[in-house]
Amino acid sequence: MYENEFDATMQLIRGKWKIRILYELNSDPHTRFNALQRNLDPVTHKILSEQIQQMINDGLVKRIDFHEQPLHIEYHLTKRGQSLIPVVDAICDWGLANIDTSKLKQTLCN
Amino acid sequence: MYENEFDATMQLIRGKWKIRILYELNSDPHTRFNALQRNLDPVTHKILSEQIQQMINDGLVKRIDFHEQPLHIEYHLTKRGQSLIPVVDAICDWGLANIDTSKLKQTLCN
DNA sequence: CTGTATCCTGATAGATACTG
DNA sequence: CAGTATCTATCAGGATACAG
Repeated sequence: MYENEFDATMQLIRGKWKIRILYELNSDPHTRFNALQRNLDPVTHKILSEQIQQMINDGLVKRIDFHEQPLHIEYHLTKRGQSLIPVVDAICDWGLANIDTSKLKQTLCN
Repeated sequence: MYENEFDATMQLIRGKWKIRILYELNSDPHTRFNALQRNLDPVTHKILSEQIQQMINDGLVKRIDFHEQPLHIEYHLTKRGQSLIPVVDAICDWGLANIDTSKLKQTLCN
């Protein structure tokens, strides 16, 4: 049960790394855990794991196990996850258009 | 200094009530503190005050003092605040389109 | 009507180490 | 390579009371 449509959406993307996870998984539909952690840089193993798990529970991300040794697991967006990309883009675009680029350590999208 | 454009935008709207404040101030450009608190319902006086203050510091909201007794203060969006409305709408639209409406206590936008 | 100070709690994130 | 457990730090949010 959600208070309203704002909170319902925000609960899914409020996590510190979730927007970026959506962006990464959208850019590369065959992302593995290590690659994701490398791209998100200062995120810790445990936190990334938690955020992914929540996104799986929320139906935004799917986990694919290739049953190989060494372990080979990929993550990709579900339809529902993909549907959030316009929101991700809106957030990205606003940042690029309205934040002084000299105040940005990195520019990631577009 | 921001990590990147995602974080830069999210820092401004991550607060629990900020999206709704943006929405309310956009709907009514002459909003007073009490009215805002009433519309956001379970928000406490102190928290609303904090969130508004942050939004003023971030250049999203402007405070207008009418120098009347009893106090008469109105808040409205700055240009910068208005520019965030497309982001607010994207979040609102996604929620309406993707959350089972029976799980929403209220529907606020559109 | 509007704003601030104190105190408290839970959620969130991070450091680190251990497992298959 | 992927995932979990423990412990700790920090912060955001909220209850309450007081002030101009």
